[in-house]
Amino acid sequence: MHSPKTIGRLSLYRRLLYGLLESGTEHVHSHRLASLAEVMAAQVRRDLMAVGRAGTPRRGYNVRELIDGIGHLLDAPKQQGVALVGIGNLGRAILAYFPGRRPNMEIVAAFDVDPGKVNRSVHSCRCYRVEKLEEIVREMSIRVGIVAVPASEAQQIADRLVRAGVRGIVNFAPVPLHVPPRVYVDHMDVTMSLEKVAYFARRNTVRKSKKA
Amino acid sequence: MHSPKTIGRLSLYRRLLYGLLESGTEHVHSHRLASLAEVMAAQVRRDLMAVGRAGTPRRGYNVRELIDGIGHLLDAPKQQGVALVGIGNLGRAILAYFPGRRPNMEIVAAFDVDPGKVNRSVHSCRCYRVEKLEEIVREMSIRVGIVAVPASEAQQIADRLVRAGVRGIVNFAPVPLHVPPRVYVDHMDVTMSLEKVAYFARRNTVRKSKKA
DNA sequence: GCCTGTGAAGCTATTCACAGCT
DNA sequence: AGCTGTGAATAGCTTCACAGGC
Repeated sequence: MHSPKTIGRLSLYRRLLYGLLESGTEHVHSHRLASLAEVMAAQVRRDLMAVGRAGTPRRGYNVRELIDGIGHLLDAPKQQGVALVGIGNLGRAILAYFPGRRPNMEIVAAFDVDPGKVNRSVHSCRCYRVEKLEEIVREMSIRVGIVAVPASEAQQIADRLVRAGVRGIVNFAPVPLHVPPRVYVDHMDVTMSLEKVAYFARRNTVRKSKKA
Repeated sequence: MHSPKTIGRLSLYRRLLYGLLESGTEHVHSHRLASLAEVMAAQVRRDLMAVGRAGTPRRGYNVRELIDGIGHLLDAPKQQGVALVGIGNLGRAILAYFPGRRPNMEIVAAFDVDPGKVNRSVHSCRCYRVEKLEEIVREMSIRVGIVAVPASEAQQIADRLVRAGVRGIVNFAPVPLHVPPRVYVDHMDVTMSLEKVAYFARRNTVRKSKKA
């Protein structure tokens, strides 16, 4: 129904709206939100059409209402568990950042091969041996996985996540994952990002930056 | 001249080509590379037009030649230094991953506020107090920065990087950065990615996954 | 026959521009 | 006057489809 780009920006708008809420702002115009998000005002309005909450001319959008509206679209109706595979530096960074930050979404299980890392809690998330992956993912009805393992392991871990019922994967490994079309993958490719940035840092391109 | 998407994919193709090279493959067809990269063959051919190396029908592209061609386009003519700001879990993950991986690009300086982390080397990269950021970035003519600090610090760090002459930034903080148009920013937004994936994991969308 | 390179078509996403409202 | 919501225009990107070559 909605495009990944729109969904992504809505996620961003919501975070910015929380910031406004904290600073006591009750209403916001598309222009203000646009400048915070570094997009055009028309883009914001277009994206917000997906939310279905109307803004009023003169005062703009009610911040609280918009947050709720975006939540209604983005958040799972009930608690949605996420599995993290790979508890290296990257995995730990993710575990440290997320707890309590998203409504109805939580990293409920982490997996690693290293026996020294399992059977304890890291940032209040239980860690298991990777051998138990299928069993626990199935038991907990987990639908979302985060792959934070080395390139050499990534495809095999993805296969196992998919077999266990996962329908979406955030992939931090520097290789593309091959999955059935029902599974949605977002590849967070740090190498690609860095090479891209290095390339455009060399040209004096007056691009609007930011774009894909 | 070339679009960020094309440049990003070329970076990916090159990594895949290195893999082929190691496994002794000398020539590759656009279809093979496409399936490895999870894109269409026509996309690969279109992207490779930017490289200017011709493939031959029958045998396809010479792997070695293609790698060189992509390098010619992507790599800096001479050593290009990168500055990393923030030596938390994420910063360390990046420092652990990159050394020696990209031709003519190296993380040459890392910065942190924590006095316990500075004046030593992490993965053979010198760590400095963040107060020295401008001085060292200028001295080393660094043009690319990686922001791996908390949201609250990110904009201020970006400002300082830009003031010191940086022309491209990879931003891992969960907030958009406001920079002059000459500076290229790529926002690696983990929160956005996770919310997007969670959203599409819930729908049975038969999207081709992968897209933005 | 089956490949590459590429004009042209088709799509998707963004931006313009303005009617309608307050 | 200045905002939102949105059809219409534009820009950007991907895919088709085929000429040309081995």
